[in-house]
Amino acid sequence: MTRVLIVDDDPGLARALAINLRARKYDVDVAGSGADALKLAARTQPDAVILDLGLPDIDGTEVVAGLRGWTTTPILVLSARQDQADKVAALDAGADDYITKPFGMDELLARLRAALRRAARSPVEAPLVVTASFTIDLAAKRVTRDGKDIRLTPTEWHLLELLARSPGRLLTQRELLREVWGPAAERESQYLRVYIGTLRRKLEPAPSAPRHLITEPGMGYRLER
Amino acid sequence: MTRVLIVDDDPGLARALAINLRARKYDVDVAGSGADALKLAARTQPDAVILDLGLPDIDGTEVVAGLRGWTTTPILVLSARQDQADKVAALDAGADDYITKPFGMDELLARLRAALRRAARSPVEAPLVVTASFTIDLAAKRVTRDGKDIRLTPTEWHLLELLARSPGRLLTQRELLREVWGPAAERESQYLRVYIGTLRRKLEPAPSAPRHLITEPGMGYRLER
DNA sequence: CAGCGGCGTCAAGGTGCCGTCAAGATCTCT
DNA sequence: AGAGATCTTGACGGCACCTTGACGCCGCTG
Repeated sequence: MTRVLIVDDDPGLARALAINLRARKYDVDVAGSGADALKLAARTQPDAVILDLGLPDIDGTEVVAGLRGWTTTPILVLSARQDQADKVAALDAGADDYITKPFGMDELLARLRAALRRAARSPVEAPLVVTASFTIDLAAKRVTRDGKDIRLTPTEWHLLELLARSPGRLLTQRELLREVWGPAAERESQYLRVYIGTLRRKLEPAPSAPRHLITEPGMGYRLER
Repeated sequence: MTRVLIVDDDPGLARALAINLRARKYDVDVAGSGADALKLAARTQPDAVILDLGLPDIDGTEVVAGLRGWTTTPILVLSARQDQADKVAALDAGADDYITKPFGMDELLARLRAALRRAARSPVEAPLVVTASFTIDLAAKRVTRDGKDIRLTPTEWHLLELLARSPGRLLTQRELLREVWGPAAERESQYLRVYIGTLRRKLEPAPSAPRHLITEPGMGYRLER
């Protein structure tokens, strides 16, 4: 199912859009402010964003720029302003389309289809987790440090992959052990100590003073960017 | 240099567009009719097409469809018609944007930049994978080494093709086995060992110290450029 | 201050994976 | 139908990886 994030502070318009999109089998999330939009987008990973420029908190182009910092998902901007300068600013900030109100629903849907079609052609971009010391390419299953490949054993990779899938989040020892070694090994925290150790030696600039593979004593581990 | 094809039967507008684009360092070709446009596009391989819908010979959406038959280059449609149905038709035929006249030059340029930006993210269809030791032509199904053809058996080719489709990416044993030998053979990693071995003997300068067909122990294989 | 639990490190042993070879089975093309 | 190429399968040596035990350090707690 295609997931669309609607960002609009006008509840009426947002609802109308949502109803229309849901009727066409899109998954719809709605955010009422720029801050909400950025948070929701990170969580829901939308396939497209429909963004009304007239937001109460953050300037619309700021939202575009904020999204573009980490995602290439298509952004369709809605605006009441006809001014060319606004359009240029939004488009150059990274928006894919700019639609002036009032607009027809059919046109919006067609433009959404066009944007999704284009996006579908580009490959899923490499999910890269970049830290100050090393880079993890989850799709290629590859870790580089100073431009050079770091070889990881399957278990090392599996463990690192889990941490990298939720950067910044604390993963408990139980979670990690269950994922990597299976439910039977939930108490074998020694495994974790050994493998976190080898990962630190391979990845950390100063393995004895880790900056990225952080221990939360008594709890678990966390990958800090 | 970015190459843009302008399709417009109004010489005045075409000239104005061409001048503006050339001033911004685009390479510009101009076609005055739909037939010309299709011919020129094939010859010049434009990075984007600006297409006026009001053509004398062919209907504009036909031109869009004709282009879309063989290229994914961005198409920006210009039209005097405000009608939603026209926009929907053109967009669904494969156009990337629809701009109604009169329009501002700045807006057009911004929309062109947006379209080019997105297109740049899709990879150029590269049927050639070149390594330091050999070259794989995916379209022609050929491998050459030092200018000479290397004969591969069907299975060898199938396996190499998979690796070459995502150069640098680690493909797991399961993925490779499933693709080449079918889901029933997902555990037959012996097949892989044998065939990777023959590929190395045929392609690697030093088969016992492979530089390109890399084993990631316990995980899979990777084609390194 | 002593005891304890959690953590990090190291090293050794065993085992499972990988590369290689070769022979038999099967397929393909003439 | 036959020859040659290709695929499958088994055996085996070597090596990298996983597991496991031992030990020291640190911080917390009584």
